[in-house]
Amino acid sequence: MRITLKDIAEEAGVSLMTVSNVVNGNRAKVSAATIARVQEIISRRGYVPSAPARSLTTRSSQLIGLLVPSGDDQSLMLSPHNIAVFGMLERRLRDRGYHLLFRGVSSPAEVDVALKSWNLDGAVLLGFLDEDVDHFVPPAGTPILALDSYSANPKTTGVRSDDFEGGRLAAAHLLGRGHQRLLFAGPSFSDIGVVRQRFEGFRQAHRDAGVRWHPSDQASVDTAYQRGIDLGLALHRQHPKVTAVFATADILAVGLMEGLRLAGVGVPQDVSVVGFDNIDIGLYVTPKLTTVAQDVVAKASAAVRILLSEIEDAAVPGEPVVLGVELIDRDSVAAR
Amino acid sequence: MRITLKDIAEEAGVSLMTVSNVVNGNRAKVSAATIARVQEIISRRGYVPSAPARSLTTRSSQLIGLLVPSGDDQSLMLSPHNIAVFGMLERRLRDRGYHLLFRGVSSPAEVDVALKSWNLDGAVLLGFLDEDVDHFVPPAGTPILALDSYSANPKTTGVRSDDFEGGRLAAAHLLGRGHQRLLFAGPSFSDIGVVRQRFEGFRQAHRDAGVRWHPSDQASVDTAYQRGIDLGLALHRQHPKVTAVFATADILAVGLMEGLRLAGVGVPQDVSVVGFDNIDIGLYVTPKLTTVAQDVVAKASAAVRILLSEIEDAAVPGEPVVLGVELIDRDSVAAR
DNA sequence: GTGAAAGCGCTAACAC
DNA sequence: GTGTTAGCGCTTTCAC
Repeated sequence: MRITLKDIAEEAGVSLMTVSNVVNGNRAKVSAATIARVQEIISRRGYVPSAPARSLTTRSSQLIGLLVPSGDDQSLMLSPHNIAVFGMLERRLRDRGYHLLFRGVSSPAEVDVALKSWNLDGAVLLGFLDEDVDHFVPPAGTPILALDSYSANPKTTGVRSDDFEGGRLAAAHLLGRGHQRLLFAGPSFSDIGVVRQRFEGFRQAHRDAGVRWHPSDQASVDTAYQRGIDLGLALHRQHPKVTAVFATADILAVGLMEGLRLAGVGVPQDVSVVGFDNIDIGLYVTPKLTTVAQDVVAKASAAVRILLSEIEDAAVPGEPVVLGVELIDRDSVAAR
Repeated sequence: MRITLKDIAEEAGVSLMTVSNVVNGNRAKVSAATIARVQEIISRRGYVPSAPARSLTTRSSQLIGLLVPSGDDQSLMLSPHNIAVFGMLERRLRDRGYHLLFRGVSSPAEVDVALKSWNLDGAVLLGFLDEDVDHFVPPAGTPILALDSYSANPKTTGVRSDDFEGGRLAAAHLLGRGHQRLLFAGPSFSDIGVVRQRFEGFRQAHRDAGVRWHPSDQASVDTAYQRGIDLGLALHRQHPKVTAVFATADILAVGLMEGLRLAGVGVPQDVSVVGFDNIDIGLYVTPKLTTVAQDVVAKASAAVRILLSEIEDAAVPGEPVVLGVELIDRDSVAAR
C-alpha cells in the first residue's frame, strides 16, 4: 500500500495541509518544530509524493517528452550524434527537476496522443523531417522544440547548428588544400533543410574561392555506413575527376573511407574526405576523420534552456537558435 | 482547456460512464448506436484520456522506468551495446502499450523516488554494478529487471548473456589458432560479475586446451577507447610474450588496435585481438574486429517479456534468463 | 500557523 | 444498456 500525505498527517497529528506545506517547502506557513517532526516522519516512512496526483491538480507534470521517429520494422532512428544529444538533454532536464518520457513515434497522431495523455509540460522533437515538423499541431500551451529542423512551423522553436557555415567550412578547407573537384555526398535534400543548408554553404565556398562546381559532382546517398561503402566502391568509376568528398554525416564518411579502401583507393593520398558531426567513431577509424564538429553540449543546453523558459516563464516560441560549428582537422584530408 | 470525459458525455447526451466504457472498449455494456455516436465525437474533438487521472484510480501507470547510472559530471554511462538494447526495449514496450520513462540516477535514493513518484509499473536497470543492484529495494509489487547483472538480489530478475561461454569462445578461438600466451584485458572484476564470468570462461578454455595461463597475462583497464590506446602503446613492453588479446568490450578492443597501430605493432600479424559485444564500430575499423556477439534483440525481447509477465500476470521474480552468444570471425585474428 | 472543503479526470462497484 | 456514488492523492482557496 502506498504511503500518502494522510498517513503522514495522522502519525504527526497534524492536518493534511500542514504536511503538504512542509513537502512543498512553504516554510512560512508552518512552525519550525512542526516542520522538523513532519520531516522526520516523512523520511522514516519513505514517503514520496504521487506525481500523477500532483499532475492532476496542478495541470503540469514535470515531464518532458523526447520524441523520435520510428519506422515500422526498425527500432529507432537515432543517429550517433542524436544519441549524444539525447544523453545531455536528460542530464540537463534532470538537473532542473524534470523527467524524460522517451517515445518513438511512427505517425503524427501518436505525437498528439503522447503529448495530451501524459500532460507533458513540453517536448523535444529529435530527428524528424522538416515536413513532419511542419504538420505538427501541439496542444495549445505545450511548448515544442524541434532540433535540427528548418521547418517554419510557428508553434515550434528551433535549435540547430549553423549548417550553412559547416558546409562552407568543409568545402573551403578542401579547396584551400588545392582540390578542384569536390563531391557532395548526402541524402537528396528536397525535404531536409539541414542537408540543403550544408549544400548551400558548400556552393558558397566554391564561389568564394572562384572554383566552379560541377552539378554532376553530387551523390544522393542515405546517411548510413553501408551506403558509404557502396559509394566508395563506385566513386572512381562514377566520378573519376573528383579528388575530395564532403559527406554530410560522419557515419557516411566512415563508410565511404572503408569503401574506398576496399576499392584500393588511398585516403587521403588519392581521395580526401571531410565529414560532419564529429562523432566518436571518427576518432576510431584510420585515418582519423577530418570533420565539421557540432557542439552537442551547447545544443542540449540551449534546447533545455529555451524549452523551460517557455514552460516556466510562458515565453513564446521565438527565433531559431543557431549554434556555431568548427572544423576539426585530422588525417583524412591531404593537400593536392 | 483540456477536453474531458465529461465534455464528451455532455455533447453526446449520455453519462460519463458510458463514454468511459466506449473509450475502454467495454463494448458489451453499450449499444452499437451509442458507441458510434460517442466515438465520432471523441475523434472530432480530439479527446485523449488523461494518463495521470487513470493512473490515480487504477494504481497502474503503463509506465516502465529505464534507469541508468549517471556520474556527477558526465552525462550518462551508456555503452554502445546498451544504447542498442535501449532502442529495442523502447520498441517492444511501445508495441505492448507501455511508455518509457528514462532516468539517469546518481544515488540509490533517486531510484526509489523515481519508482514511487510515478507509480511505475516496473523498471529496467541498465548498466549498474552488481553491488548497486544488491542494495536495491524496490517498492513492494514493482517488478525490477536487471540487465547484465550477477546480483543475487531476489527482488530482481536478471537477463544477461552467457558471459562464461563468451569468454570461453574467445579464448578457444585464439588458442585454436595456435596462440599460447593470451592477455585478458578488462576492468578489475572484483565488483563486476559480467567480467568475472568472461574471465572464468577464458580460463576454462585454457584448461580445455591444456595450455597454461600466466597470471601476469592480465591487464586491468576500464572499458574505454582511450584506455585501449594506452594499453596498445604499452603492450609490447609490458607483455612481450603475449601474441593475442581478449578485450571484454569492443570499444576497448578498438582502442587497443589503434594503440597497437601507433606503436607499430601489426594487427593481426603481430598481435591478434578479440572483442566482446559486436557493436557497429567493430565493423568500421581496419581490420574488422573479431568478436563475441551478444544478441541485442533477444536481450530486449526477453527483458520485456519477463517484466510484463511479472506485471500483468503477477509472476514472481525467477531464475535469470541467459542468452546465447556467438563468435563472429572477422579480420583481427591471425593463425600463429 | 493550521485546517476544512472542493475539485482535478478518471474508474470500480453498484444500482436502475 | 445506462446512470450514480465514491474515492484515488493531491493542491487550491478560504476560514479560523
